[in-house]
Order: sequence, then structure tokens, then C-alpha cells
Amino acid sequence: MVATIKDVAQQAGVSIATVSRALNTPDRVSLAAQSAVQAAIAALGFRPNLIGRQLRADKTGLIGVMLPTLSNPVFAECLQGIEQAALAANYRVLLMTTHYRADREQHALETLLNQRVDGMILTVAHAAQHAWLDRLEDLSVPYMLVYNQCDARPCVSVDNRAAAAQGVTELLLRGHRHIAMISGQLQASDRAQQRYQGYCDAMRAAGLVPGEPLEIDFESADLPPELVGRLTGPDRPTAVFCGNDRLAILVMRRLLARGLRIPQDVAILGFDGLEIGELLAPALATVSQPNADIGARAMERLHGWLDSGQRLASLVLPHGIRRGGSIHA
Amino acid sequence: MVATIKDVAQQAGVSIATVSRALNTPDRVSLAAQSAVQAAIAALGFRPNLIGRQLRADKTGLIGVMLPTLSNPVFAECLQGIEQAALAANYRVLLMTTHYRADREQHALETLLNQRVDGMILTVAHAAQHAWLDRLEDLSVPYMLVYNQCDARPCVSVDNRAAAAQGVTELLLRGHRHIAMISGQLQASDRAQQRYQGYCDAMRAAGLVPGEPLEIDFESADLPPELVGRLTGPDRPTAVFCGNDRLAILVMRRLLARGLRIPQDVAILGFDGLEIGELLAPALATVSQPNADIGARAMERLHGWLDSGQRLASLVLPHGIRRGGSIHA
DNA sequence: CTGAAAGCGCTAACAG
DNA sequence: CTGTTAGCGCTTTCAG
Repeated sequence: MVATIKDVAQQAGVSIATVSRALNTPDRVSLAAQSAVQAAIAALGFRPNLIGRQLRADKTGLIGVMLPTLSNPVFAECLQGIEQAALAANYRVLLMTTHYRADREQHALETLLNQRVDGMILTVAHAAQHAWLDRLEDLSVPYMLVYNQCDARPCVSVDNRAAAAQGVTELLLRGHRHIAMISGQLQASDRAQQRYQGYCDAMRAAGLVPGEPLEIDFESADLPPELVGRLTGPDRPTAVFCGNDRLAILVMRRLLARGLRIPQDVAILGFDGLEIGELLAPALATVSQPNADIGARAMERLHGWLDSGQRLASLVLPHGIRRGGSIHA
Repeated sequence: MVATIKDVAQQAGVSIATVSRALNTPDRVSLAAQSAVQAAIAALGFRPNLIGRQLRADKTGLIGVMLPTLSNPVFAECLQGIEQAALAANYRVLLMTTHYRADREQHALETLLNQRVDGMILTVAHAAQHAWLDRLEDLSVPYMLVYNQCDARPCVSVDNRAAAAQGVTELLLRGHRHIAMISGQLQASDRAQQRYQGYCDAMRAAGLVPGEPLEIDFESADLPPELVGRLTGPDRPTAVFCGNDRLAILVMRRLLARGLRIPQDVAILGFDGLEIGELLAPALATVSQPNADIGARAMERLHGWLDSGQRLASLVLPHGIRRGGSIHA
């Protein structure tokens, strides 16, 4: 059906080796052969089968990307950055999402490994203790973590703990003393834990007792009533720090619907820096991360690693504080 | 380094054929051999090289997905749906984005073809006349278009023209007579053209003269001043229909910043049904599409095609009208 | 139930 | 500069 290098060789009246050379090292082929091959390629509509090439070369030019979800624009933006950089480095992207589930992480990693991707860009639940990451190291498969932050692994992230502390300090500076933190399940995300640490740091530095984190499912579409009760009841906090912008948006919606005024009755601070937050009313204040950059830089570093064989260190990118109507009038 | 089927065979004291069978058709292998092979696999940490399998089978289990951008959540949500359905059907996703550029469309299609994906899910600029799509048909590579809507091709989409007309009719019902349409470049998107047609249909049905479309780059981060001038000047429209939600959000922001009240001074209607629009103030009214479903259904149909060899017809999914504060108080 | 051998499409020695 | 050949890892006849 579809033409192979053999057909081209026959059509052009040369050997398959010459065709291969004409394709890969044109300078080592006579002009006559070169043009005969080109003509044959055009006539047959030949396109090189990358599978054959990959098997032979033991390299695929594929980068495996594993992210929790694309419904959170944080990861979509990051993936956009990865894809951009991958294109520049002439790699292709194989995508898998895990929805914060360990079984899907495992399945994805296994699949990517079997597909013999040249390298991986991953966000995992817990970078520090992760049997599969250890396995990647054993196999010396180059990989970069994004969003995860962990001394022992190559990561591209912001300094989650410091960033969270700085964000909470903004709330403290505005006079808040009763500040709650809402987070996705700590057990499903080391970043969530680090951000909680940062919250604790800032509270303690101000001589306050940090509250327990109020956990909620990362992918839930709304707040559980119990949580809404705590945020609107008599003992409610005057400010809420949310572990990510998606949660912050859910909280804002629910509290506004309950008739609370933001920021007068309660201030809201997010984490991520989603663009869309700026368009909300009030505009969402947030600790911002350079999401597309995180992806792009991770891909660039992975490319360097793949090129040089040299494992690269982690990269901490600067975070920002975006002030907005949700924390001050 | 990494174990192959040969190593497993040696370790287990059987032939490579038996190993292969133990992997693929365990029932055709004796229990003794089976367990010897399993032991060897575990001992060596063997994982089957899919590249070898793919070359042999002339099937990759890969689905090529080509979308304009992931910065627009419409496509991220769609991709999420695709990925979900691909997982269920045991396919993997190879992702490329085009940023509405013809050269990148071409490059992506070429790459996917060379990588021998089993099928493709695509959004192209213009489905009707598209040389590469014709090429796919010639090669009988199964593909499904998403968002594009075109009689001659297999598409999963809403009825763009009817949906747009229905949306504009909502504005007409509220007494608007001077309704402008803002759109991404018509030349880069057949959907944009169809939606403009729908706008024209509704206007004419009301005895009004449709305006020329006001074009703006799909990926621009803000409105050009010239356009802002037209929307705020003395002859400004009382309602604006935007070809997608992202544009609508930009327009809302700009006009609010200029001191216009929405919807009293100007009503805004979007197209896409992004969730986030509900959280804006005022909430964005929009013509909604089932984005994740569009992706998932496209993948399911592609799977059917791949399974049966039977090309499947297009699927038109229902759209919705989401009323919101941006068109009525 | 098992093994030997061919071959998927391609590249890279190795000879000439 | 060019052709012959081996072989990447795997599945699948075809014999036994």
C-alpha cells in the first residue's frame, strides 16, 4: 500500500542504502542519485516510517508528559509551554492525565516506558517518596518534574513554601488574624503540603496559631456544605487562603452566593496566577506562577539532559503576588 | 541494558516465540512455561518494547490530536475528553498545536503521518477545502474533525450557524437593534464564518441589516484601540455577539474599564460555554457547546471506525443557551 | 504445546 | 560515491 524505502530504491534504480543516505546525509550522495531519489519519493508519495527508524535507533523523539488534569488551566498552560519548547527541540509529545490517582500514575508511567519515550515531564503526587521515580533513575530515563518541588529530584517549580508564606503575609499586613487555609487533599499533593507549611510559617511569625487545613477534593465541582458552614458560621475566618485558584474561585462563588461581601466580610487569596482570575469580580488576588514558563523551561532542561547525558539540577522560578479586589477594597 | 524478549527466553529456558505467546495468548502456553516466563520477566524487569510490536503489527495504538491552542480552555476541555475516551479504548494521544497557522497545520499532519498514528482527531482552519484532508482520505487514514462542521467530512460539532442565530435572537428578543459581531479572523476558521452566517440569518429574519464582522486575531491578548473606539464611540452598538468566549471576556474587560455598564449600556453574548464565564461579573451569557463531549464522542467514533473499518458519519451535538447577567439585568 | 525462521522499515558498518 | 548485509524487538507462520 504505502511506499517504503524499498519501493523508492527500486523506482529510482538505486539501493535502499542510497535512499537512506539521500534522506539523512544528502551530502554523501551524488547529485544524480539525489535527484533520482527525490523524483521517486515524489512519484510514490513516500514518507519515512518513523517506527522503523525508532526501532533501529533506539530513540523515539517522544517526550512523555503526565499531568493531573487539563480541566485546571494551570496544567493546560504548562502543557502549552511544553509543547512549544518540544516543537523547537524537535520532539513530539505523548500525553497522559492522572486525575490525581495513584493507579493512573502507575499505568501512565508504565505505558510511557513501554512506548520508549526519550524522556518525561511529570507532575506526581509525592515527589520525595515515589517508587516509580526511583525506577526511572535506575533505568536512567531522563525526566523533569513540574510543580513538584523536592531536593532529591530534578524539578521546575516556584518555591511553594516561601511563596505561600509571602501571600499569607499580605493578608496579615491587612490586619487579618483569623485566616483559614483551604486545600486539595494534602495526601494527593506535596505542593499542597508545602503551601500549607508556608501558611503556618507566616502565621507563626505573626504570633498566631495556624489552623488545620480544610481539605477538599481537587476535582470537586463545588464546596461541601460542611465547609461552607465553617466559612459562613459565627466563628468564620476573616480571610481564606486557597491552595489553588480553582478552589479560590469555587469559594468566591459560594460565599458571594451566601451574601458575604468580598473582601469586606471575607478576603480571598488564591495560588496559581490564572489569567482568568483578573476578570472576576472582585479580581482574584493570588500568588502567581509562570505556568507556561514552567513547562517550557522543563522541556528545555530535559532537552539539555538528553543532548548531553548530564542530569541537570532543579530550577526554582520566581513567583509573584497579584493583589486584587478579593483582598482589598 | 534493558531486557528484551530474547533475554527473557534465555532466562526462562524457552524460545522467544513462547515468551511472545505467554504475553499475548497465555492460554496457548503450558502452565510450566507460563510461570517460568513470568518469573524471568520479574527477575529481569522486562517490559515489552512497543516499538518492535508496532513495527511488526503496522499499528501503533497512537491517536494524533491536532488543535489550535490549549490557551483557550475550549480546546483543553475537548482534549481532556479525547484523552479520557482514548484511555478507555486503549489508545495513546500524540498532541500537536497549530496556533491557527497553516504552516504548523502542515507540519503537524506530516509528523503524525510519519509517526504512523492509527487515526487522527483534528481541528483545521477550513474543513471544506483542505488538501491534506484529501490526502488523508486517499491514504484512508481514519480521522475525525472536532469543531469544524462540513458536510463532506466526518465531524463532531454543534450546528454553528443555527446556534449562533439562536443566540443572536436572544439579543433581538431583548429589543436590541444595533448588534455588532466580533470574531477571530474569518479566514482562519470556518466555524467563525458559520457563526457569522448565523448572526446574519437572525438579523435578516428580524428585518435588520447585519453589520460587517469586526475581526481580531484569535490569540491576541487585548482588543486593538481602533475596535475599542468603535464599541465605545457615538455610533456604538447596544449589543455585541462574540465569536467565542475568550473574545467576549476580553471585550467585557475592556468595556467595563471604559466605564460602560453591562448590560445596561451594552449587552455581551459569547460562544463556547466556558464554565469560568459563569463566575464573571456580570456572568457571561453564551451559546454553549459540550466541549469535553465533543472530544470524547469524536474519539469513540474514531475507535468505531478503527475497529470496523467503516467510516462513520458526522455527529451534531446539541448546543445550549446560557442566559446571564451580561445580556439581562 | 513448542521452536526455528522470516520479516516489519529503517540505518550503519563494511566492502568495493 | 554506492551496494550488500546484519540487525533493532517483536509476532506469526510453519513444522514438528
